[in-house]
Amino acid sequence: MKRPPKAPSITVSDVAREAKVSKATAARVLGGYGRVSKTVRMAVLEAAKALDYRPNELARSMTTGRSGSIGVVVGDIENPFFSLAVRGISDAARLSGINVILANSGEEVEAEKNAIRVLLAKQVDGLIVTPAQSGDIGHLAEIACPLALLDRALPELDVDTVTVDDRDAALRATRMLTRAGHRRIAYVTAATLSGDFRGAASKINTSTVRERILGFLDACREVGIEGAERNIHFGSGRSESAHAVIQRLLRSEDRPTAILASDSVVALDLFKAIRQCGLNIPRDISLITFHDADWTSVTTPPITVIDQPVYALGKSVAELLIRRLKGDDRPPERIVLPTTIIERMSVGPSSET
Amino acid sequence: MKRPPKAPSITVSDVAREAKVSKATAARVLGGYGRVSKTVRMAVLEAAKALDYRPNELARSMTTGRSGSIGVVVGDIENPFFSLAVRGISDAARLSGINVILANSGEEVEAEKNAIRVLLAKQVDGLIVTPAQSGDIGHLAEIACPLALLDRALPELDVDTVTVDDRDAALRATRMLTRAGHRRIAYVTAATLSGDFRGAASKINTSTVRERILGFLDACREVGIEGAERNIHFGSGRSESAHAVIQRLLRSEDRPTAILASDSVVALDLFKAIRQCGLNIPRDISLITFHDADWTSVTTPPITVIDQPVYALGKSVAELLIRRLKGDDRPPERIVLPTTIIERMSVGPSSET
DNA sequence: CTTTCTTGTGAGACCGGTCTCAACTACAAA
DNA sequence: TTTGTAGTTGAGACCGGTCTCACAAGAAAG
Repeated sequence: MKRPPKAPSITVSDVAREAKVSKATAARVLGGYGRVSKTVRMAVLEAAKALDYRPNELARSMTTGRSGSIGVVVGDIENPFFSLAVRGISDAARLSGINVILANSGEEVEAEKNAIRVLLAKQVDGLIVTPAQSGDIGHLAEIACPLALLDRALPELDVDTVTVDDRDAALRATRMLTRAGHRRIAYVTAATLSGDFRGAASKINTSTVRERILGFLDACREVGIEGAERNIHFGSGRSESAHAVIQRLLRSEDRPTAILASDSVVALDLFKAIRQCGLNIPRDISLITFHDADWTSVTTPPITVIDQPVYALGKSVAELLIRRLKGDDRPPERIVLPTTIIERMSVGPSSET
Repeated sequence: MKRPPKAPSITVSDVAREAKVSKATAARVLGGYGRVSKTVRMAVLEAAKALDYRPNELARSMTTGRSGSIGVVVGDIENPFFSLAVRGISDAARLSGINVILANSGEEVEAEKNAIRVLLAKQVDGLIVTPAQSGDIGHLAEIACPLALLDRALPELDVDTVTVDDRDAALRATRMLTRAGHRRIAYVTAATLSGDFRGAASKINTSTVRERILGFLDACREVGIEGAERNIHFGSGRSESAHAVIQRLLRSEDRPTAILASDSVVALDLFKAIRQCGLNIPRDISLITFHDADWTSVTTPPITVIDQPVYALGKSVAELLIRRLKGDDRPPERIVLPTTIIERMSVGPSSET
């Protein structure tokens, strides 16, 4: 099949000629706008069918200004958290006849900027973004079309946002650990930090990360744990260095007796590493993770998780964004969805000597 | 509908005016084609920067005919198999500066048809599809743009296709089970059948499903198992009925002593169901599944899997398709990637009385 | 029997790019 | 001086739709 020999697609003009009406009239029927008499409508429809006319959505978008699609930029589609959220988004979008252009940022700001530029050039009507980093949000602030944030809020950015009660979730989960007697508790996240941490949680702009850390620290403080800040470990994403970080953590002198993981991918890495080190959950170490990934219920022991309404998260942002596309002028909403903790078997009493 | 706060975007004409050159010249610089003198180029570029010009990709596609994006239709993004394959596709696409519009078919032909229609209307340059069903392929055959098939071949459709050695993989996996002494072996797949099965494997058009069944039957035949066809169970996808099917299978009088699962989602369902029934893997029942999903290595016991090169699968189709977009005229290729079996602990001797 | 309104239709501009073609400028070769 | 030729530039058509506007014909109103 030679692509070069242009596939001369059928246009409104062709249909118009076939139906012996003007281009304008044919367009009215085909585009479903304006008024047309029944007889003419039938004629045009028939001609269209005979010619196998297919509208060119691009040309349509060209004049109307709206493309009928929204762009979604997530960190990593492979992460079950995101694929589920994306399904929520697509389902909501499909209901409104809108389609979704997906882009991966790999959690890198540069890739994110680029993805946004491309999507904008493609004239998406709106954008749903899971900001990779917090410091660098200029590119988000200057976006001209409706924007909605998924899972991660940005205080400086007053746009529709759907997140979960991260602080509270982290608080409750950590409490569950302190109540079991744990004092050396680590929080392990894939997020990376632009600058230095030094316990200045307020400096972290990405809400999800900040709120969870605050919740974690709250719980630690409640029971008088000193310097809990030092037990927060960043950068445990998909990389070799991350693996090393985890190994070091587990083999260290004062290895934690309990770990709270920021997502199921990190948790799986931890789970494997813990085994590799010959440690036992929950005897030697307790584990709780964010996101009720499917594997967490089939391990031995099954993992206690913070269950986030991920599908709803996606569905909600999409609905918010679409409502705005339809002309809703309400001030931006910030929806915070509740989480529940599913207790399984991965939390035990502290093994501390 | 108020779109009013019109965002009067900057066009080539605006830039041209600002730079005091003709629209054509400005377009040449901005579009990167034709010849322009250094001085004029600089002037235009400067004007563009000053005005913050952003090209309208839609308008560009309009005239060039190519949109710079490809459409991908998969069964279910949530299935880790697909999300990984999609990442392979996006990575390959990004390298060529092409972007990906993703659509979910939910494994339903109607949704698939619809998705294809929409993508085509959006003028995608090419299409990658994982055909949901086998019988109904008219809509695929009449696609005018380059098409490539992922994971599932269609014999009647002579287009670029990348699959794995399904028959061989199923054969080897089943053999592993027969060698362990199993005779009552079930093959459980999420695929649904249009008509009746009755053992006429040749009637199944979807290559993946057919080849696997053939391999399965081959292995059964080798050791003289009669009527193995009756142990093939379709329709175990995401649904309540699927759950029922599995339960019935496990509780039946002559429940199988070994199961081969067609994908990790089915396998996870099976794993849970097996536990629920109080059965033990591998003592009471052995399990092998296609796809080395991440959870399969952390269960107790870890699951023996057929490891498919999923990422490569996605990357390869994308490369094939992109090559064709660039004008390659070679006859369609059918690439078959090899699989390996990762032996873990889920296969034991037959528990048959 | 006009006057006004309604309805259906066609002509043609327009969206924001690309691209063809002709014209103009130098400068070199004849 | 004339003719080529290559390099630059501008004018305007074009892609395939939408949409504004003018106009004709019949219906309703005066």
